[in-house]
Amino acid sequence: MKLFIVESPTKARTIKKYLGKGFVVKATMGHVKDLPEKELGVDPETLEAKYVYRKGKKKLVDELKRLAQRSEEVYLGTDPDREGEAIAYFLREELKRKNPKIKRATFREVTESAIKKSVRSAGELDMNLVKAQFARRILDRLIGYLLSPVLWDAFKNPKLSAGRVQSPALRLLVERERQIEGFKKRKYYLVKAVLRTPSGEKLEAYYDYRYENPSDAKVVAEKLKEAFFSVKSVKLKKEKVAPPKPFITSTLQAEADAKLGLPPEKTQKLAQFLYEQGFITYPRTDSYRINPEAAKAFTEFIKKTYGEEFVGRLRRFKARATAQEAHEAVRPTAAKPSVPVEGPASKLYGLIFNRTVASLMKEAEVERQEVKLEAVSPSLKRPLELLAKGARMLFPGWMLAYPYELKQKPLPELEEGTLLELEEVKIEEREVKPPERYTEGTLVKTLEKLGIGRPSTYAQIVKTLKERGYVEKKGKYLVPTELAKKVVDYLSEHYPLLVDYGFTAEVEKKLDEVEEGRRDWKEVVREFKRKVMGE
DNA sequence: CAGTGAGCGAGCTTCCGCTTGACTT
Repeated sequence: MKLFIVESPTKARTIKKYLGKGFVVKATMGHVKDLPEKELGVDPETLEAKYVYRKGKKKLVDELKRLAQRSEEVYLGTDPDREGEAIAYFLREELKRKNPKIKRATFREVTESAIKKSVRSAGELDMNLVKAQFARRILDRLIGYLLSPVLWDAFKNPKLSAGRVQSPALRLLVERERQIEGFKKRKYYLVKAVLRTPSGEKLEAYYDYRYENPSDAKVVAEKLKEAFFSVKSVKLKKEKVAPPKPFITSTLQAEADAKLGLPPEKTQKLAQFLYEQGFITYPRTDSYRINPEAAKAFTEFIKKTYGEEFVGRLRRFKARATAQEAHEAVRPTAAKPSVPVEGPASKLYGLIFNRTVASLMKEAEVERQEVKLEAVSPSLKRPLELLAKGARMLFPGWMLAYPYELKQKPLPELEEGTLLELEEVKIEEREVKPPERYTEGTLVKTLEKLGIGRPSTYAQIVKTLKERGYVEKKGKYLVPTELAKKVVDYLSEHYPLLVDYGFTAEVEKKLDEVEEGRRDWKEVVREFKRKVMGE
């Protein structure tokens, strides 16, 4: 008997099917050891750390020890990323006395061929990855556990917290709120002419200037009322609109929030359910990759449903520098458009299905239309130029599968020199809008762009900010409290690097060097600790 | 003697990232 260990019980079930009788497949359900919760657990000078069993994991590790002892070989098939390598490391340390024949097996897709290959090519642990995880973990602990008490003292409030992820996230919310508070309402006025073409179609054109004063707009409007209008130029431009990328965790959460009104936490719960039922791939991912065999099945679906001319290609995308790419994109496991499930889970599945299909379809083709009109009148020294913009769908491509609204309507067909009949001159009052508050979805997307947080934690970040009394949700919008503003001001003044939006990216860069064996992990931790704490 | 206040000490609070099910509200 051989023992194969993974993180997710769902993966364990699938892999058991692929590997068959000779294997026992077990799941760790994440990390088994971690720094202790109730104490710092790290010597701030030597960086020696104390790792303890996580809640409930002692029993599990004992079980694994028992199984390891009875096994010919042990395969550590945890995720092929920094955290997964660390989990494998702690497992090896626990199990090696029971069975020294321990190998590291890695795969990026849960397919039979990938799993079998991982067994054949299993090898050594990558200690550089493990060291990078130590650095990440310990730096986060030092920052969080040294700075939070500073806030307790400064604010006489023992529930506050600070951290590498939550503090810049909070700063985003506070800065946006202040932009909104400081926003001065400004109105402006547009002069528009409603015209009729010789064939009787309506056309709206506007004078391209924002008047701050309605009386100025009125002067122009009066002149237009007695003007003659003709088409000066017609510019048509063909434009290709690329299909969207398939979903990763951050974009799924953002899109489900915007389109289905599901906050990230709810989306993750539903996605986890769909994953456990075998309907979708792993829901916590930062990779856009799609297994080529699976892509083929979706392509067949596109051919059958929309026709050959709608078939696009499997595109590859460069992931962000911070991405670990341990899994595929979030996609259906089969090219079936629905699933025997009701309610929001089925809606979410539909969104994932359509997005996956769309990502493999042909570009849409849109015609951008720009018509310039000339208004001539005795009261005008020079002719006035009016503008009309429109868009026309030439070929919908992927937009058939994943609805997308063109913001502009098509213009009537026009030729240079055509005379137009004036129907009405309007003055439209418009307002310059203040920036919009973040929703949970847009915050997640922003954090992901900055490389802050990971797929497994995006949904948790807002929850933490709420628990600390930093954020309240009003409708779908996130509103920082007065306390949050004070805390951000305090941190900005005393610990500017902590709330620097580029800080995590800087850390990641150095962690990459640790992963490549070019830098000592303790050096990295000490350097950042010094820089953050301001020593 | 009961009530009050100062002083002291113990215990609690806190990070990010990986994964579910067992537990309580």
